[in-house]
Amino acid sequence: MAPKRTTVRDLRRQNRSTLLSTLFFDGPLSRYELSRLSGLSAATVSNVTGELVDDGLVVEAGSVDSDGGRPRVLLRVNPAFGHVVGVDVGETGIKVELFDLTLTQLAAFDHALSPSSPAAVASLIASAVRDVVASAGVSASTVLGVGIGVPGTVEQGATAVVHAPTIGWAGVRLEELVAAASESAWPLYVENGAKTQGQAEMWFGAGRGARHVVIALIGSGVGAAVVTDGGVYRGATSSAGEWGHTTIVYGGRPCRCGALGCLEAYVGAEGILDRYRKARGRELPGGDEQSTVAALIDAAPRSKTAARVLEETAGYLGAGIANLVNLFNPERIVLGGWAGLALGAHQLDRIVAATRAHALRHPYEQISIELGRLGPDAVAVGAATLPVAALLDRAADPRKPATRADIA
Amino acid sequence: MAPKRTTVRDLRRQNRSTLLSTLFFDGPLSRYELSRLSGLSAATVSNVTGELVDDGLVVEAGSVDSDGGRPRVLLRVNPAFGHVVGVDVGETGIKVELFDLTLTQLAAFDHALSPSSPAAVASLIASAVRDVVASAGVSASTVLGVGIGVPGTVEQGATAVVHAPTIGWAGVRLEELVAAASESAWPLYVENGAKTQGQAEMWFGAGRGARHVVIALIGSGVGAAVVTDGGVYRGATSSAGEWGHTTIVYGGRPCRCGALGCLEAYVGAEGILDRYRKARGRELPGGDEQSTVAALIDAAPRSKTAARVLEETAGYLGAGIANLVNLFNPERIVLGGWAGLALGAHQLDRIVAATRAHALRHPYEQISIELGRLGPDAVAVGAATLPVAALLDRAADPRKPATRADIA
DNA sequence: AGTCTAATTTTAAGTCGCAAACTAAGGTCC
DNA sequence: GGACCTTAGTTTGCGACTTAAAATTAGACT
Repeated sequence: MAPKRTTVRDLRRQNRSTLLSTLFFDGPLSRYELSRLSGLSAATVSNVTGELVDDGLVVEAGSVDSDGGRPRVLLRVNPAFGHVVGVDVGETGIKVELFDLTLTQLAAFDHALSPSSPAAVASLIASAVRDVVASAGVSASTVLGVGIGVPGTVEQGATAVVHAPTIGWAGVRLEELVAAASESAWPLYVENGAKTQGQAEMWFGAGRGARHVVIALIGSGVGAAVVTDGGVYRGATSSAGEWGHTTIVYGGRPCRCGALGCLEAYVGAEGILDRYRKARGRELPGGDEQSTVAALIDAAPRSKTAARVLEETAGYLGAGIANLVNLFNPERIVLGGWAGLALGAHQLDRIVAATRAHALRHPYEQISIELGRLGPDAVAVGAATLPVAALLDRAADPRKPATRADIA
Repeated sequence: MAPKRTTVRDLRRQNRSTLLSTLFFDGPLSRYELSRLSGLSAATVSNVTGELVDDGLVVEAGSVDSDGGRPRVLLRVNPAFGHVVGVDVGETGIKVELFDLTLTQLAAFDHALSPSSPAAVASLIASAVRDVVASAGVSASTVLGVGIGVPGTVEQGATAVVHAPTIGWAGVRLEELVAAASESAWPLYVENGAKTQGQAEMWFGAGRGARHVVIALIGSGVGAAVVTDGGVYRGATSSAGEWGHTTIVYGGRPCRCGALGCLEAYVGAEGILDRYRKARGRELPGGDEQSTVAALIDAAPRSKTAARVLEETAGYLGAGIANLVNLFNPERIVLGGWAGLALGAHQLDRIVAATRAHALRHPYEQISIELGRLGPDAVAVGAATLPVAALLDRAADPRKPATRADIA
């Protein structure tokens, strides 16, 4: 309730966190470079990194010449300090992946999943996590946490509450369910899948180095992860970024959300195919959405109708992106999601042109539009990112470090 | 370039700032209450407030019983510590207002202004500021700073750069021009007028107490000030929040920005009147926009056409607001601007209903939609807010306190 | 006057980051 | 091969902070 802005020696924690994060993101660095990058004095860097090495979080990694003098000793985050697990709860299955601390994948499991109760999903998650850890021969005690990406909005609070209409979840406390289904007391982190995928692009993909980015994700659904000032923007109740249900054609096509003219009804896979179907005047050949969209794109060079549908799609999408540009004024737009990548691969110029036509000149000139680099399946890595982020943030083992800061 | 995260005794500045801000916003408080609110120990509060009192920033303000023991001494910000000036540069004139530190208005001047060169405006601002200070009998040396709200985007940097197409400004360095035209070296703060008005609503109006708010402003133009986590959101180059030029009807009415289907083309004053004109099939009676819109609203109970135009307007506006709700997930929407207030006074229910129809259920349930409380002319107070914010932020006199922190 | 209660101030630690002095580890040069 | 130079990283001494605990107000009550 109160601003709760205490400050004592959390200053030290701050600096530990800054240094550890710098090491994590900017590769092996010498103490000297750390000092320059962080603005901290060499003395403090030496002192703090000493602690980090003692704690096992950081290890030395060779040395490098410094023209003329004592060589610099490189430091880096210790990949073996611990492991993290990322879970991607999708509409048709779950993926569970195990990583070391630097997010190198060590093992992965996929499970098909017919629509089932939250409790069933939770127990599947718990056992799959156990399995993936065991299969990699990793001791359970080294797992620092489990991140879970879900296809719906996640209200963060004392315990995360998931609302995911597409899989029939309403007010599900996934954390509690998973905790109940598993013996180990690993810290759990639940987050919207689009946001975890966005964070993955920020850490390892097309978002690297930028502080204001919108990751636009187009698949069956349409969503966006908005990164402002380096962090994923959540809004008051963590449901920010619902770009897909933004009105782009007032009074237009009905959307599965119940409203008219949502962007998703035009550029979501279903919307694209439905428009194609209507333009052709006859049914499309069977197959799943993904291959049908691929077929549509393939057909474009031969079929006027297909080309027109794609062209219109690029127009709508450009207008939708322009709205993001005007409202958020990012420096970069990353287009992702399986449909987004497919469209982008063939239509990026058109999409950019449409964006330009709809955006204001000034903010438009700031942006670059790029394709995502991690492919359409980065939800699990992104989820695994969550426990790592927690570690970097506190710069201390996330398992059981109840300091007085927790009272907040 | 580097994260530049140093930390030494800026911790003290932090705490000074926290305490001063708390006193500013939460009225007179005792040291005891300050300690509770800030989380700082009583000792520190005593120590820091002692300094603040010595510096003249804070004064004692009576005392209040505490059941049984020593009475609590109330502290508050000293309104007489200094003065601030707010300038509203509009399309047709400028307003200059003088306030004490608690933003009580002491004097105000209006100047009509035909479109003129940036340099001419700057020199008018400089002389008007001088005049308003003199007319209130205030010593120029007590002026802590001058905030200037302008009708265009402001790129913040070493020196602010203003782009304001509606008054023909492109790349204007207003700060430098005003500084050159005035003898006094008051700190200048330039910001977009919508953002200053938004900040005014946050500090004193309908936004108080909330941390995630969108202030939707509708006048001749349409804009929004987005407040995230308590601060005005600027984006990468400070042009965020250009809600008016967001596409709401793909391929729709042409907008003065050159694009088609912008929200502003539907709910901006000109857009409303133009639609009304077309619906009637004949010209509207003369008069300025503001009175013509008022006439339209007056006519609604009698005229089917007028009623329909307003109804449609509420629909478009609701959809536009729903887009803000879906993307930003605020806890509150404040509707302001002269046209926004006029529409809101008569159509709020309809606007809310349209918002509900277009927004997702979950984020919609979080919000309340309210009318602005400061009237349509809060740009100047909002601008005056800027030097005060700077004062609260550093908790030290903003005139010439070049500490080493400035190197950042 | 004496006693109580609760708000502030003082006092006595314990932390922290930094500047300066110092040590380590190579390379150069005669 | 040893004196000397250069740059990296450590140690030391200091000033600045916050806090817990003890001491000191200030009224109210008896």
